[in-house]
Amino acid sequence: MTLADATRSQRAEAPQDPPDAASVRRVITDEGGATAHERVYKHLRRRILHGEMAPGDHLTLRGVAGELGVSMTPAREAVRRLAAEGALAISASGRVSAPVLTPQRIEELASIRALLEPELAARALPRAHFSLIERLKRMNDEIDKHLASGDAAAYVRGNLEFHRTLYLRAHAPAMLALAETVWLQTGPSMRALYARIGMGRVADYHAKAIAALAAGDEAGLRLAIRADVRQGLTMLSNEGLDSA
Amino acid sequence: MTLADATRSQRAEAPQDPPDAASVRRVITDEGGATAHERVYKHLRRRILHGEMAPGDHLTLRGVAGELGVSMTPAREAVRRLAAEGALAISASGRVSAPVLTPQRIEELASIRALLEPELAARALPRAHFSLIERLKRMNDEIDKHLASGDAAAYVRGNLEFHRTLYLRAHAPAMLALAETVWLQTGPSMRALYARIGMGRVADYHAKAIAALAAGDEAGLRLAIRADVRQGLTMLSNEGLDSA
DNA sequence: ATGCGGGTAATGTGATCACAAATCGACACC
DNA sequence: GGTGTCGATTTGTGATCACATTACCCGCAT
Repeated sequence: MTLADATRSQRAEAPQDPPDAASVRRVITDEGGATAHERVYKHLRRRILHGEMAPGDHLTLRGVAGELGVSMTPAREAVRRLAAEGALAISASGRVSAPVLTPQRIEELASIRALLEPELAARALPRAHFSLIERLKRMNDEIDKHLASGDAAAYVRGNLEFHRTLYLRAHAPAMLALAETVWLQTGPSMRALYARIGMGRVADYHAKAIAALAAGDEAGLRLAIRADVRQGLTMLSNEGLDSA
Repeated sequence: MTLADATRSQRAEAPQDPPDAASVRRVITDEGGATAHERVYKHLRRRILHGEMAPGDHLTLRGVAGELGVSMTPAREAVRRLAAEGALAISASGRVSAPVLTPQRIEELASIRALLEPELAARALPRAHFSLIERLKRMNDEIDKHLASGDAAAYVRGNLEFHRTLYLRAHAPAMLALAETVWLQTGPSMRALYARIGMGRVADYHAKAIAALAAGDEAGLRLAIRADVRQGLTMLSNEGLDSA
């Protein structure tokens, strides 16, 4: 629902000159999809999730408002919402920035993922039809391609999409939302990691997971997912130190 | 940090008549503690957490704004934040209400608690000094008193405080925040449950948890917490059906 | 050269207003 | 009597504005 694949809606760059008119709103919302604050929210969320924002980067309300062609009010709501989810940090003075994660925090987030995601995968297992497994295989091939070509952004994006596609079958929206919250928090740091050290050899736990999925092996699936999750984040906590 | 015990700050009932003045803000924030939207947030959060709001209850922006003596802007931010945490539901037309949980959703939330909270307890275990255990014992005695006197609101409040006090020692803020998010979602339904069926016999898993804590028995602690968490929510999913 | 201070620009906060949609009511009509 | 419809009020949304505060930057003095 959130990870709108397809085309990543190009920034509208709306002309936006209505100091007088108010009926423009309808047009705007029709174009974007929903309310203004939701457009802003999704835009920022995607940027954070895909790592298009480095840890510590600052954001101004007037900046995001102007960028999306809306006023400060919906911009503030979107920023606050992201902050509530841990995707953005607000200093005591109100400045917003992408959070810089301490090693302890990274370990914690990894543990949370290691708790939630195997459970999500296990719940998806009995509902995993053949077509889903095929789709996951194709996705994993795509990921490998990005990995080979060194496209970090595409790799991160594909990886998230892979996990999300699998977990959607679990029919556990609250649990999935929690997992996505964690992804959101690690987004900026993950991207910074891959961009810095490149992504040399990452063990293909996705393949293991797919095999376990096809075999109906719940224990194996849980292990594969746990290993996959742990790998990404321990890499981060090891290498993330020298950047501070 | 959020569960401000002590006196539950009496609603200020601020006179609030500044159609002209703007310097009043400073006074207001000094009184409440922080910014306006945070005061509203904490106020609503406490109401939800303690079950002072029934599932399905509606909330209007102007209503909460007037109640707290602020304008609509901070009221909206607070409501949106709660909605982002799942504590409030927003319909397609924008109406906000306390969420009504389906049995599936309750099972899901129980599973999340059963995943997160034993882990939090286990992490608190090695750091649990004698004084903490003593404090938990006193808290549990308080809870038993509320249980005997049939004070559902105080029981819910004490129960949350007990868990929170223990988990704080885990030094895992992100994990704790996730757990609190779940509590927030179950708040209205929990209270409605206790108010409806009374709280007859609830097994004292808290005592078991305290004993395991004192003995340094991690496995026992995990089991006790899991059982405690499961008990509360399965009761809810069993009894919650006839209310719909 | 570096540390410090002052002033200006930028930023977050919150109030107010205008507007569109939705909700609820009454009233008329079948 | 039930039902549909029209109207008024309520409600959320978003834009704009005023203000306090903070951050940034330039210049000065040591």
